[in-house]
Amino acid sequence: MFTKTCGRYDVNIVDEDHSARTGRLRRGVPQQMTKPQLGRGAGRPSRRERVREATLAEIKGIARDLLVEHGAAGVSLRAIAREMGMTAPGLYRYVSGIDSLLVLITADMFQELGDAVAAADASVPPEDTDLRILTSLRAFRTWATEHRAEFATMFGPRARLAPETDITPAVEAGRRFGATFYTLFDRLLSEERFVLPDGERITPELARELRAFADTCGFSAPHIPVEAIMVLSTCWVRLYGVVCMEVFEHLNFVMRDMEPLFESELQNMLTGLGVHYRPPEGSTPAAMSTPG
Amino acid sequence: MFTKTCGRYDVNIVDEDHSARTGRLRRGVPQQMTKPQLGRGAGRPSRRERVREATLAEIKGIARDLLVEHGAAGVSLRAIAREMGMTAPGLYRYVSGIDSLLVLITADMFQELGDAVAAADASVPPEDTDLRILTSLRAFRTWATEHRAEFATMFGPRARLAPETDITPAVEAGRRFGATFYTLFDRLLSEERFVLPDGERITPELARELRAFADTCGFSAPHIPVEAIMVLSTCWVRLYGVVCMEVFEHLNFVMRDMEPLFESELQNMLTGLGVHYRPPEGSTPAAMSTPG
DNA sequence: AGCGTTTGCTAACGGTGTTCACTAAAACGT
DNA sequence: ACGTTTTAGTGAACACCGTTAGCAAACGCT
Repeated sequence: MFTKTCGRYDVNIVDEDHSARTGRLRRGVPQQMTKPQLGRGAGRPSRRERVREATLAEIKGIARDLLVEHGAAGVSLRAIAREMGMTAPGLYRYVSGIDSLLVLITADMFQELGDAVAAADASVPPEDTDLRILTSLRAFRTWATEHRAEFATMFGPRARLAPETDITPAVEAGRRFGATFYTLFDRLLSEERFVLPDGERITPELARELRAFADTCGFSAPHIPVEAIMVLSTCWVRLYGVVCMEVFEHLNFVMRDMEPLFESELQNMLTGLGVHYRPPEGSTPAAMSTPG
Repeated sequence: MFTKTCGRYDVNIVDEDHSARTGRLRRGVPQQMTKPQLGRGAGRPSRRERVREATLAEIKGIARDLLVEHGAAGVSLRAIAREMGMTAPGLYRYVSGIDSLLVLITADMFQELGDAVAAADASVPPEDTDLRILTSLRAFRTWATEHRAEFATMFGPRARLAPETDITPAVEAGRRFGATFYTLFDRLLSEERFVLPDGERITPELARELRAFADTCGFSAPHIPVEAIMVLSTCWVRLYGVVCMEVFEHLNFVMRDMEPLFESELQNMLTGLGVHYRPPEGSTPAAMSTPG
């Protein structure tokens, strides 16, 4: 296309696909060769693998730090390398590029978010389904507001990633995270807390999509009716909506504190699900003073 | 202040704050000096101002093209300049940096989205409130799905912008866009289509936030009760949720077509508002065959 | 000890935002 | 018509980015 002469001296005829037309193309797994043949099956993972794992963890850790401190734009291989006392090209022995690194830490963050929600869920009596749901959903929001940058890369548009990037690790992690809620919803379902919506209002297309949704998410215990899946989807959409709106700060020029709106949405939503709403413990004590 | 010696040869001892610690700092309005003193008040805007306006428009136009074609990461001053046949520093005569350019085109896109919705609204009989609302909301989704990159920069996290960037132009445009819906909602309200929710469930905090919301948005005809504002917020959150979920592709590994879910949400939402839902014209003809 | 794998570095290419010093031209004042 | 001021745009430079190729040292196993 462009007959460019990149060499500083003269010719470099065989430059055609020098990996840079847009500057970032043709990224696969470049090095990180065959496979460590000292894995020894189930034996403990051979010193080399261990230190390798450790540096990979360090890379992801620093990437994470940069993300929270300087935002998504601040995560760069060179900055990470600098922080680690090595050079950027060295990182390519561990990661196949910045995009795949972002996918990796996204997966980690999904794991972490899932753990946070699960921990919150486990912190209340297991038989109190209502409280478990309340606590879990609030934990989701809390984690999101306390980890805005992370949430944005997890749930926002994948703006920074090249379109052809393989995002399956993140997707997998997201799926596992979703399961945290499916279990609770399933419990709610088996307790028959709410009446399912009119199934005749569900068009065949919607039913097909909902089935696909349930199947792919491992939420397809065969007894689950499409109506239930629709309720779940609706709830998820609403939760996603409030939290995104808060974290992306699309109302914060007009609404200082988004918690009341969140709580209100929660109340609306849960009431429809036959779950008894309770205001949160510490905050908004004024809510208590409102006479019924 | 900076006695720096940017010379190519030797010293530059006093370089400490050479504007680049992270590489992009200390951005204000660098040039575009005093003001064109040929404005002549109300007279038509002086050739110079006209061509200036034209090139600014060209800049924004090309920025927009790049956004659509190569995603947010593809919008760069150098690429724009290349496309225009000039050099990047020249653009600083028109824009104070890449960030502010992004804000500018965001504002333009809000305007455009608003126009699209307004046009759809105007395409149906003005007295048919139900249809107007249906059409407007569907127009919102349609525009979003047909302009994913734009929608992402408008409604997603402001990941690419430096935190200190002045985003008021975009915010203003967003406000004006919101007004498109307020009018419709106001009409719905005055027709008393739905019963307002129980006001006693609105905590004082929430009421205060809702009031602030209405005030800042110019949606504060004094008669409007907080309950109504809450309903509006809830609806907006739900709409935002579905559309974001679709455009950001967070379910598309599991759900091919998100339209059924959107329509279902629409139906849910509007039913609660006392608006009669009608399935869309062309698509999903199977929905017609479902007996009520 | 020898040998292959793994690791990390240097150099280099091409891309980005941004500033500064400068020229050419347009517009203005007289 | 001429000189002055204001503006548009350029080129060089700096600091940053992702990525590749080639090389040398370290490591681990036999």
